[in-house]
Amino acid sequence: MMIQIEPDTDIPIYTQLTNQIIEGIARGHIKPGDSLPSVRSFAADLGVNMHTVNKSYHELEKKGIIQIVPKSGAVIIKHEGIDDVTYQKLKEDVKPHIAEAMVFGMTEEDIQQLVKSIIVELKEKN
Amino acid sequence: MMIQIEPDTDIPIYTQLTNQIIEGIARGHIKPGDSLPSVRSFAADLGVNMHTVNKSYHELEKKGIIQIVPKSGAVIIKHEGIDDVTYQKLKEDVKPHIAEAMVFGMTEEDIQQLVKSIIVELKEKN
DNA sequence: AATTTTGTTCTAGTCAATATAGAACACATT
DNA sequence: AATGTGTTCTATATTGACTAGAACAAAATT
Repeated sequence: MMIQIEPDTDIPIYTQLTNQIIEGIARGHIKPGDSLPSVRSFAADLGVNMHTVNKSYHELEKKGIIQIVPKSGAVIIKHEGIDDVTYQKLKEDVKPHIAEAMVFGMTEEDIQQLVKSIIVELKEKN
Repeated sequence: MMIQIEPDTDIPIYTQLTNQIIEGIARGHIKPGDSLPSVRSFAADLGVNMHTVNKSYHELEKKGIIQIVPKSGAVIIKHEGIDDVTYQKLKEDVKPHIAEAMVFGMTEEDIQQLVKSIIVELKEKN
């Protein structure tokens, strides 16, 4: 797990961590069934507070991406398909960015290619 | 301009306002050259503070979407194409959501169609 | 069996962000 | 002249973010 935390961003540390763990799963670096490091060891590695990592784990659990087993660890959940609630939330999150792209004159094809480039980037093996 | 502010969300009011103005432009309800209401009158309409609207306007100006002319008003800028900096920032903003979609088992086609449905929704005339 | 590690929970503190409020200013518009 | 405009300033209350230390019970390890 190569995690890069940038302390001087307006993005909270726990959000950065959450996003990079999600990316790690999407990239295939972490697979369903795998366990995340303990909050203490991970916090020590990253040079952040234990509670910050804990908050990230609970955010991932709330999203339904990991399952926290008390006194044991955080395990990546395997997903067959996306449920409707998650889908709608995802849609609401993406919508503002699509709208902004359209304001800047991007066409449907432009936006679709932007999305494709992101997917390709995430599918790359590194 | 039909603006719906939800005070009991974790999304800041000024962000809600910013996003809905952007959506309004994407939908064609507001066009380049049009002026936004004054911060005072808009604040009164929405039932929020003047400074909150002011913050939203400055966020839109920072994004390069409007131009604030002191003592005059806020005018929607016309965009021919998107510049590289904005494009990259947009890409970084969208990436986490795409990654999350992939974690939930959505395929490239699934994601492409999600994007298409958002675009269609924004292009609808209402 | 004893020790270590685990996630959890609690209090505590600092700093920044959010939102509201009121006032005053200089400049345009009416 | 009066009004409306964006700007700027101080002020306050609330919440979020982050760090810190301590303690607990249960699991894993030795």
